[in-house]
Amino acid sequence: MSWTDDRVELLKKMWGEGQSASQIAKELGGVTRNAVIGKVHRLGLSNRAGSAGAAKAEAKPKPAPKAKPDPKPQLKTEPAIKPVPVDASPKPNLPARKQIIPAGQPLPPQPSANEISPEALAKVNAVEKKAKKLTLMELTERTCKWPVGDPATEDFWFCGLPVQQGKPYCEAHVGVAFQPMSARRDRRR
DNA sequence: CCCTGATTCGC
DNA sequence: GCGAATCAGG
Repeated sequence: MSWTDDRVELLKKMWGEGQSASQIAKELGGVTRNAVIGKVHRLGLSNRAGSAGAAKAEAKPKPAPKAKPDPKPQLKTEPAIKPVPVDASPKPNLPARKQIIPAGQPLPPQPSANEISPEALAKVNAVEKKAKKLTLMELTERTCKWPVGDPATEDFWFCGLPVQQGKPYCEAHVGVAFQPMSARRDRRR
């Protein structure tokens, strides 16, 4: 695949919209996110500030042209100035947070803790509405493994949302799974 | 571990 | 010019 005119344009458009390089690569097809990033740089729109008229040539911290492939030549000269983030760009990815629907129904028996912040609970209940409702076999290493419902019932599934890095659960469920171990009014030790 | 962009450098 | 490999950070 080559960078045809229209492909470049799509790239520009999506990059301007704040899409990630990998998303753009997926959309374009036939290229990797590295290719996209490389192109972005070559086009000179690495900084997503392209819109406003802005600041022009930035002094690139490119101190020494090194021709030697040293094992670890990645020296970093401290940039004297940092570009002012004129960030007025829209963030399309923000979760449209609407009203939190308070729990109206009896919660299924949650593992362990019974003293969970109402915040977290509400969050979980909200999340469960958009859960992917996976079955046991559909779970993967990076799907939330939080069980919902009664295993003895038909109404049982796993959350299935993207997990929080590392953890076995999505963000919301991590919130209730791991209690900060505060709220313990009695901290004797 | 998953992701992000940034940079380098052989092609 | 291109982009994989690598780097650096979240």
